[in-house]
Amino acid sequence: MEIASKYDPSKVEDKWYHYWMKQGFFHSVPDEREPYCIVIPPPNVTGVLHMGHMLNNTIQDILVRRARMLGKNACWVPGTDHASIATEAKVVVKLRDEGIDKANLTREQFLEHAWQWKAKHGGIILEQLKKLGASCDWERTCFTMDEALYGSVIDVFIDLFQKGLIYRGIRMVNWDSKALTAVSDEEVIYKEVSSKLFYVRYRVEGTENEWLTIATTRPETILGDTAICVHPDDERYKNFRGKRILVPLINRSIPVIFDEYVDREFGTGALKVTPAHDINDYNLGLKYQLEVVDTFNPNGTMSPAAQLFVGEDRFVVRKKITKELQSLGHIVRIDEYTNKIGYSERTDEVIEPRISIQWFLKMKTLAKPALDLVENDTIRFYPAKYKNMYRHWMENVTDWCISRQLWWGHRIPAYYLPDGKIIVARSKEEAVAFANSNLNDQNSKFTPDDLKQDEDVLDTWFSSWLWPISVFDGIRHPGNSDINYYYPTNDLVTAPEIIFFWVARMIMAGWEYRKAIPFKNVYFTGIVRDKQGRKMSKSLGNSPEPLDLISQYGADAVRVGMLLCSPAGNDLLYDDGLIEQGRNFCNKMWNAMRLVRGWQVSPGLEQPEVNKVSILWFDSVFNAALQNILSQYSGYRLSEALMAAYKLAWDDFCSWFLEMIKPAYQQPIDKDTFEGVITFFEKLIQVLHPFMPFITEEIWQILRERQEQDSIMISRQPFAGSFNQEMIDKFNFARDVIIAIRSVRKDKNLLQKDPIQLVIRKNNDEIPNTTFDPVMCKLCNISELSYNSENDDAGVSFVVGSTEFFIPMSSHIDLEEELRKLEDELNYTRGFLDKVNQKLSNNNFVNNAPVQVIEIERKKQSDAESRIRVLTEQINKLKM
RNA sequence: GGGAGCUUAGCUCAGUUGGUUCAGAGCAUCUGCCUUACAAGCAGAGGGUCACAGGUUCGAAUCCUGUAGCUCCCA
Repeated sequence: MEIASKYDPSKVEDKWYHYWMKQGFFHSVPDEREPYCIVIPPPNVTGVLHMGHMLNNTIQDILVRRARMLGKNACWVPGTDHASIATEAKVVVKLRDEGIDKANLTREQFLEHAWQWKAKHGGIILEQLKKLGASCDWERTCFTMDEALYGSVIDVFIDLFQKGLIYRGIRMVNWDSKALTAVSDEEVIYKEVSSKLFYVRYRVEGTENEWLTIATTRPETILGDTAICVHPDDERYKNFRGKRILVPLINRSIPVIFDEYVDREFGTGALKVTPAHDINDYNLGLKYQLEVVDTFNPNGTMSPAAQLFVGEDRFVVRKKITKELQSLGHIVRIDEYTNKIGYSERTDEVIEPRISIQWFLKMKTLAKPALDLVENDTIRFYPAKYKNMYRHWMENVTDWCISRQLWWGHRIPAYYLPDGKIIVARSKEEAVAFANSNLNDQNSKFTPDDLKQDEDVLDTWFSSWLWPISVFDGIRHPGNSDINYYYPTNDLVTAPEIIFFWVARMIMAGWEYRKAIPFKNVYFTGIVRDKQGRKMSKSLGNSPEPLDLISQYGADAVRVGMLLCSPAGNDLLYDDGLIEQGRNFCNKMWNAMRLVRGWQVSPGLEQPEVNKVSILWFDSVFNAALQNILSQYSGYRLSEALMAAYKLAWDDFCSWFLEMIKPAYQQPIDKDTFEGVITFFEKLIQVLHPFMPFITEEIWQILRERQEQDSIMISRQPFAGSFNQEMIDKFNFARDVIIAIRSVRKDKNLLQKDPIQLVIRKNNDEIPNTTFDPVMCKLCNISELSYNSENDDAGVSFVVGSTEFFIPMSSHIDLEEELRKLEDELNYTRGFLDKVNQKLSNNNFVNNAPVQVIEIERKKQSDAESRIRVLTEQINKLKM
């Protein structure tokens, strides 16, 4: 069978993915084995795969596949979250395109459309993950609004309410006037923008020409001003005590108040106070019992309370009001000014601080244990630096605003009696029953029509924070076998951006509802950026289409490429070159397989010495590398584990080992060597399998006859045996010699096919080591290797360590150049020896340094001395 | 404004408790090769004042102090 010299992933990937699915290899049920579990960070149901998902899910798949190959019962639970704001926005747009206005729909009608949308588009991202090779247990796919998960959220709300942790409060919230909902502090993104600072003068009440000038970036909020505040120690405003000021345009009379909150350096040192539209002003308002005039409607237009410009957008009004103020002589001056403004993460609308009634969850008591669990390393963060960030947030945590003014999501299970009293219950029926049970007058029983359910839904994170529990239905059925077996899960792989949104809250929920951590390790991935370091985003258009990359290079190549350059927690600067490197590596493995597969085994052939020693060496080098890879894994340094495997495969296995045992062209190979090579190759691709699942399966299936239900993905990872360091050291020396000989061949234009002689001139204090002589002979095409200290023929000599080598040669010799090279080396070695001697003659060093360190210096000294001896002899010989 | 982190080769990054010829890896670059597995390859080579300035030490990329620059988080 002819095998193509270029690996073609398109012929391989779908084939094996279907095979794995058909065999049910991804599915997990509890059994007596040790569990290994990851729950996927549920992607947004509206989402499509982007580069961040690729990285994140590649990492999860590596961890899961490896655990599976270590004999654990591996379970990776996939799913999506309902993403209230994003999904609702999508559905609204879709309806608008169809000529339907959300305002004309009932809640039920709207939700029907939303579910239809979800059914049609909601599973795209999970299908895309399959292309990447993700070995999720698809039979366990969850959605945050599935019955079990929905019920869990409601149960938890009720429970926390009954515990007194959930309350309703009037607060200044971050209002998204496009989505018409409050968003949490974490969903506000502050951006620096250039704006203007307006200096506006207000007339003092009862005067004709006495003014007080304030500075503001938001003149449109002037209509909501209910005080002017100055610093009590500010000399400039001393005589304003007790005076009242008139708000321009509307002539509302407001007091001058004195508070140390004011920054005297900013603007004029006088601050206009608008309690309805600024959190700090709101607090001042509370302190001085100021009137609250809310001049904005929920959609960001001016409300009747503003008196002027009613119904017009606040940013349009900013311009109009400025003009009007100007024409009436209120504008003193306008400065250019840079400030930070909050934008909604979801809609990119400018966030408006707004007074409203919302539901809150008290965080203090929940946060305390969650902080401790990370502080004392019960849960470990990789990289650990995120512990600092976590601590800082947890120690300054504020209550969580959990209500959202939307329809798509978990509707708050709170019911209002006609008198406004609140009953929290699983259903309206329960609420009615509860209301009636508390009645004194049994004749005035409530009917369901008397109760109105809260219109709001819960923040999406209020369902995600239960995810590791609710995917196993562990809230509603805390004793079920799945939750008992899989929880706590092992590893969580996520982005540092959602450490507070999600990670912290899952820890809180886990402790509250299971008295157990939700996961043992958290691996924070970096952000995928473009070459210029910009975050990849749709609006910038700087992100490649992940599925195109997969079809162009293959999933294995993409996985390897992305991982090679992404140490945990570090951002990854995406570059096609990385993916190419991955592809080239796949091709290298492919061709190694082609080479090995092409060999004919000759049963009667005796195993040559060179092969015997090569196999011994590779066995050692493999085990040493495997131990290194293990330790990289245990520190979650996955890219380093991959790099170690990459070098083992490419350098040690392909470049050295295969060349060492490779039979001459069209010659057969002996049976023992062949068996050894196949065994090594198998182990090697098993180590590589978690990183590149498809090609390793293909190669594994080709290397040997396999049974019908065999697969590399359910095979066992090789065991890291002991290794012989001496063997490795000896080879490293031989390798240096080989490299030196290749260098000489290149310098002297000696072709590989022309045999050479090699003479080893013994170094006095070193016993010659002949272990790898056969390897040297084979790889350097040495026809005769001899030990002769007295050789005086013409030729080229070189020194490795403190052993001198000599290649007899009649032509190609440039004496001058040889001398110069040797003298350069001699000078370097002398300088080196000087430094060592200096150290050793320093009494402080000899008395203080540990014995081993001194030993090492002595060894350096004697090595350098013998090397100098050898070099000097050579130079003298050449000069004769 | 408060907090955290970073600065090592052209790029992206390792470098554990201060001590091995410790200054490393991958990529990129340069040179020579289409040598019968692989040009998506092979063989070889060059490249760094470890941000800067002090200090501790027999010894500092590593510990301490300061300076500069960058990044992130929070307000």
